[in-house]
Amino acid sequence: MARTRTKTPTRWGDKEARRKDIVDAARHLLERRGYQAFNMRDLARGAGVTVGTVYTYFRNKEELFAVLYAERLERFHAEIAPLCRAAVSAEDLFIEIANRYRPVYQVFGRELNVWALVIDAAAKESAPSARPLVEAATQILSTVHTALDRLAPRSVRRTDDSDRHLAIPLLWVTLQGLCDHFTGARHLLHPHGWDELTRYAARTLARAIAGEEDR
Amino acid sequence: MARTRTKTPTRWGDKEARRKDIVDAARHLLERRGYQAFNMRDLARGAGVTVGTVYTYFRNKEELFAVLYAERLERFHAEIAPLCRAAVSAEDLFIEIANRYRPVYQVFGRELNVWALVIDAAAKESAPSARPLVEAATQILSTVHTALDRLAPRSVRRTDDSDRHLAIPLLWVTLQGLCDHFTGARHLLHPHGWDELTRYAARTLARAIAGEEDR
DNA sequence: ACCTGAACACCGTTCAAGT
DNA sequence: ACCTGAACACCGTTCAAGT
Repeated sequence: MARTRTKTPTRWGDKEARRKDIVDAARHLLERRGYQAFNMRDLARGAGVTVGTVYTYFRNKEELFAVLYAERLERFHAEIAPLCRAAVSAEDLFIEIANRYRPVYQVFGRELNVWALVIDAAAKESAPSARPLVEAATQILSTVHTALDRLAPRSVRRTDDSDRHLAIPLLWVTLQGLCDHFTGARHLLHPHGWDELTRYAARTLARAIAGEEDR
Repeated sequence: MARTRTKTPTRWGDKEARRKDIVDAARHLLERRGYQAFNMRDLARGAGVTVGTVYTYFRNKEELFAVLYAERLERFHAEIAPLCRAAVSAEDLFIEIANRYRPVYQVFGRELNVWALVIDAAAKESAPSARPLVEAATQILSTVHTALDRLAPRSVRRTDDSDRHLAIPLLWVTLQGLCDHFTGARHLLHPHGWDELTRYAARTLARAIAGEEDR
């Protein structure tokens, strides 16, 4: 027992390993102790370097956070992709996605608004740190889109199919809202739980996507 | 012209006026320059006092923020109450509420998670600073609930009316999600705008509240 | 009794200096 | 060339000291 500190120290000048040390330490700190504890000094100590070094590998704290976020979104995508392929109803799929997105939101969604980076990436052509994030998100949206096309093919044929494309953003918005609602404390103002409200949201949204009957 | 600095200074020991000065300065700073610029030193200077004084009137920055937030929610309630009474459709009402909530969210919703205070207020019986906030939110929920009962009376008669109570939380969650989506930058990942998505959400939700037909 | 403001602990970030 | 760590600017918060 007591197998801590077994890692051989990264040797001087090994930039690749050094970078990995920093990212690993950052991930460990953020996921274990939350954004509140995510500070550059502890992070550097965890990686076995000093603060100055972290800044030679990452422009700032936000950029490092974005790396972790993108990485996590890729893992999230890996989790839901098989579910999207296997799903037999939009309603159940939404619930499964929601349950897997919640922990992602809890760690990454709350405190820092990384998506502000995306604005810069769109404006200036630089900001390469936002790229993986945008790509991961785009991939997730695409996978979900494909699944919904399969599960609710009826609405694809509608003449005015602009509404169809609104379904994904609405799903996204609702998911985000649900996570925020239950990660914060607002849900204490009513007696309903995560499972209950998520199921209700799923049913409502599934009907909107499949149906769009009259009116 | 140049009518600045006309206010007569609050006299020594006038606690009521002093408190008002602080709240006024805080509101001015937060609403004019955003949460990022909302710091205790500028705030104190704006109120014509030093930081120490602010801390004799408010326990901390969060408590002061909660006061402003509650105040703003009361104003929001005053704005939507007549709309709730006059509304002829749940769909249009949702849109009107959303358009009025968006600026509230922009100032108060993003950065600080004040609702964590509510947890404390529920746990310890103290935390009086959370009270006005909870009250304002409760009042808003109640007003909206009444309006929906009037606009969609059909579902009230349903045997299993537990779903009925889920409608309000879902509305709330969706509203929050919409505001977050468009206040941040995530919406740049798809081509749809606030009006378009809000209208689609309103239609979807209104149908869920009124209908709940088959299944 | 009310208010001041220097001081404290803690941030993210920089940069001259070390090896 | 890579890395260090003291230093800087700026936070929220406290508290002995002033009036």
